[in-house]
Amino acid sequence: MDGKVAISEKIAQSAHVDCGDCPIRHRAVCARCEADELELLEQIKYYRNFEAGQTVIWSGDQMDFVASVVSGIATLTQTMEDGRTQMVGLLLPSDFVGRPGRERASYDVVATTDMVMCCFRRKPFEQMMVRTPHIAQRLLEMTLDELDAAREWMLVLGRKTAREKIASLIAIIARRDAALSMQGTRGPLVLDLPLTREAMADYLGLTLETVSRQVSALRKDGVISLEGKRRVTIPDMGRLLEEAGDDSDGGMLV
Amino acid sequence: MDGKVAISEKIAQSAHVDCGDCPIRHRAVCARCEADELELLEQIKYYRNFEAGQTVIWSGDQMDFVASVVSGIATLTQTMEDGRTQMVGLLLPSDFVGRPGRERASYDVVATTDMVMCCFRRKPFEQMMVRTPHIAQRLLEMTLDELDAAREWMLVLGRKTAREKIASLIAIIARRDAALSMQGTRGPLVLDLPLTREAMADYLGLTLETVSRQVSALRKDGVISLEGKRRVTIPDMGRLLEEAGDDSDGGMLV
DNA sequence: TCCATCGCTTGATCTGGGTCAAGGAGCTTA
DNA sequence: TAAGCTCCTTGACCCAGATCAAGCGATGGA
Repeated sequence: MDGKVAISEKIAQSAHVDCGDCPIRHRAVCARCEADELELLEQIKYYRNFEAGQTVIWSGDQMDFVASVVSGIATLTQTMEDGRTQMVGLLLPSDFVGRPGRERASYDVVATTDMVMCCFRRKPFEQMMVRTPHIAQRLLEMTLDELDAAREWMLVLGRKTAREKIASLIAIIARRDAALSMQGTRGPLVLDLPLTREAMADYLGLTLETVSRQVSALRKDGVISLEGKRRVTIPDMGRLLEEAGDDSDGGMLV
Repeated sequence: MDGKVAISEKIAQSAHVDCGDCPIRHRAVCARCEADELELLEQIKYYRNFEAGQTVIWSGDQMDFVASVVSGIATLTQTMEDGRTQMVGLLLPSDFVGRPGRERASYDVVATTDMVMCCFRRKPFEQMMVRTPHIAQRLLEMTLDELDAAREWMLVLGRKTAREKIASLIAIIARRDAALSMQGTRGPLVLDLPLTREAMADYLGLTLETVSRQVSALRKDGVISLEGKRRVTIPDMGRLLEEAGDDSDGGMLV
């Protein structure tokens, strides 16, 4: 335990951390790398910290690095000229930012919590990708997963009601939390919403007022209960998934 | 010209066609392959034909092949228990269907026109991918492009009005047609909508009535003109993009 | 030649969620 | 202790798009 604290402190200070000790070692783009490949990555990596609220990259900006999220959460958003915005991705620890071969960022990336990123200058990273197929393999796998997630969201955005949208979002966050924290899949789940009502609205294609109303409605109906504004308890996951309009098979927390 | 006709006839008959003569040779998943790699693919490929309206794969079905669209158009859709459906992808010639490493299909795939697909049994294809990085490289590139397209659609679905959605869809089809047919980027564009009103509605998260109304409205306002129900003329692409709510930079037909 | 079907259009009406507005709870700063 | 944030809630009203309904034109089979 002491070791872990020391490492997260080191990371927070942007001190050099050995890849072998990295918390996202087995899920990030480097997951498949062998010891020798890791060593090469080790040489070109560097850490960067961002504070909650800080913009990591503006859409259209020169993008001369790619990165993995080590800790914290960021959002990927698109904005229209008149200010309407739509979130198109939620970046969690181990997620990858940037696209090999692309000069400029296509989306705004904003830190919603304090964050640490493990960065690589783009050119050296691209060169490495050609030589080490393990990186490209893993990146393909991650990109396919993201594409599936994006398609799931297209259904949510295009066809679900406001109530179903909120239930879907809570269910997805619950599923992810359960996958990480490994609390038993039986019994009530407790989780913290990592997003403001406005960010939830941007994710779901709603207004923040509607988000607030539907969260209240789900609470009144006993589907969830709230402790403060962010901590959610789910007494019955099956009920929540029903409200989300998901197939009943979704009970298993992948 | 004679040669070309012969080839498309051969393909339509599911006769064997040399990869070197394939119409999607330079855009499909095999685009980066060298002659020797092509030869290996040649040995495991087989063609399949589908008629307009035919379902290629049902969501949840065993998926023991992957494939490239050679000609024709298919849709990728998700359906909720109560029948609400959302299109999550439009498959055009050279697009790839299926996911290496995945047993079962995640979406319904339906042919909207007569189609020919170039198929590979999944296992041999996966084995080839490990050995020939050119295939994995190209698939990564294609998947990243699809992810970008999906994110673009999330903005359309979440934040655009019905009128903007219709304009966006027409603009995208126009852009793709222009990229293929290489008609001059100046002057009026003419294109055929490859989708019924209902399919457009499923793509855009609307009802078919709203699609019909908004198409009529754009016609009345002179943004487009119609010849029959499917053939669209765009007198001024800039105007259309304005109606789509896109940034003005979109004038260039990528 | 007629009927049925499919894809589409248009009208009338209804409603879910947007918009506008007021205020509350929990902070930081002074 | 107050003043000023940010984030959130709730109410009143409105409108874009859904729903329900009728009908048209083209195609195709009997």
